[in-house]
Amino acid sequence: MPELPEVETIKRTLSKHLPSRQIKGCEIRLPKLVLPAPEEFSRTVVGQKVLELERRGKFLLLHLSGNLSLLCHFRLTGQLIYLPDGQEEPPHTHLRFILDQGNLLYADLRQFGKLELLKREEISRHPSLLKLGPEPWELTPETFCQLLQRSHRQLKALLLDQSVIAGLGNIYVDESLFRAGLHPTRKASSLSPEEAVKLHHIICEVLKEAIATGGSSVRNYVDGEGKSGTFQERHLVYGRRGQPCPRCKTPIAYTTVASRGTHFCPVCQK
DNA sequence: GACAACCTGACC
DNA sequence: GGTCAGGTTGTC
Repeated sequence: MPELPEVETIKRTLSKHLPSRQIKGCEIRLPKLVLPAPEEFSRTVVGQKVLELERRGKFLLLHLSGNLSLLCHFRLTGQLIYLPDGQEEPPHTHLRFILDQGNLLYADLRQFGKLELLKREEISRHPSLLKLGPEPWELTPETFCQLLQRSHRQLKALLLDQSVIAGLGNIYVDESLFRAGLHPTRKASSLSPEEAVKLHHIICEVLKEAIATGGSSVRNYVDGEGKSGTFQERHLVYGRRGQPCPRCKTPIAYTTVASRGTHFCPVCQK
C-alpha cells in the first residue's frame, strides 16, 4: 500500500522514463478511475508531453505540457508502471497511456485509486491538496512538539491524519512508534518534549531508510518499473503479530487503534 | 470522533 | 463462505 516512501520510489523510477515522452493514445477501461469523464480526459491528454514528476504526501503529480497536471492517488493497491513496448501488461490494468516510446499503465486490484486531470493552476486550489499537512521533514522538531502538545488525540490517530503530517500510513506509523518506544494509544499531549523530538527524528529516519530501500512490498506494491522494494525485510513490528519482539522477545501484539490494525510490543512501547 | 463505503483476493 | 486488509471521503 503506497505511503510516502513508496510514492517517492514510484516518482523516482518513473522519472527515469517519462520526461519528454509524448502521449499518443489513452485507453480507459474503468471509467470511474478518471476525472473528468473518459472522453474529455482522453481528448485533453492525448498529444501532451510529460514534463516532470512531483510528490506531495501520498499524491503523485505528473506535470504535462498544455498547462496540465495529472494528480494520482494510489489508495491501497494502485500501481503506475512504465512498460516498454512488447511487454505483457500486469493484471487489473485499468488505463493505458500509449507513449511515443513504451506505455504508462495504471493497474489497481481494488479499484480505489483516482487519476485526476487538472489545469496546472487548479493544483493549488484542489481540496485534497489544500488539506494536506507538511512533509515530515518540513516540520521543525519544535513545531512537531507543539502539535502533539495541543492534541488530545491518540498518537496513532494523529500521525495518520494527513492534514497534520503528510505521507504516513499504517506501516510507517507502527514502525516509527515501535522504534520510538511509544504506545500507539498514548495521548499525544502526554509526550514529554524529549519524547516528541525523538519521535519526529525517528519518523524522518524510518521514511528515509524506506525510500533508500525502495519502499515496503507488502500486498502488491511495486515501483514505476514493476519492481518490489525491500523495506518489509526491515519491519520490526508491522506484519509480525505473535512473533517475538526484536528487543525483548515478548510476542508482538495486534489490536485495533484508530480503526486500523495495529502492531506493537506491549513491553517496549509505553 | 467513529465508522461505513468503495473493491478484490488471500486467508482462516 | 466469511472475514480481513487499509487510504480517503462522506455521513452520522
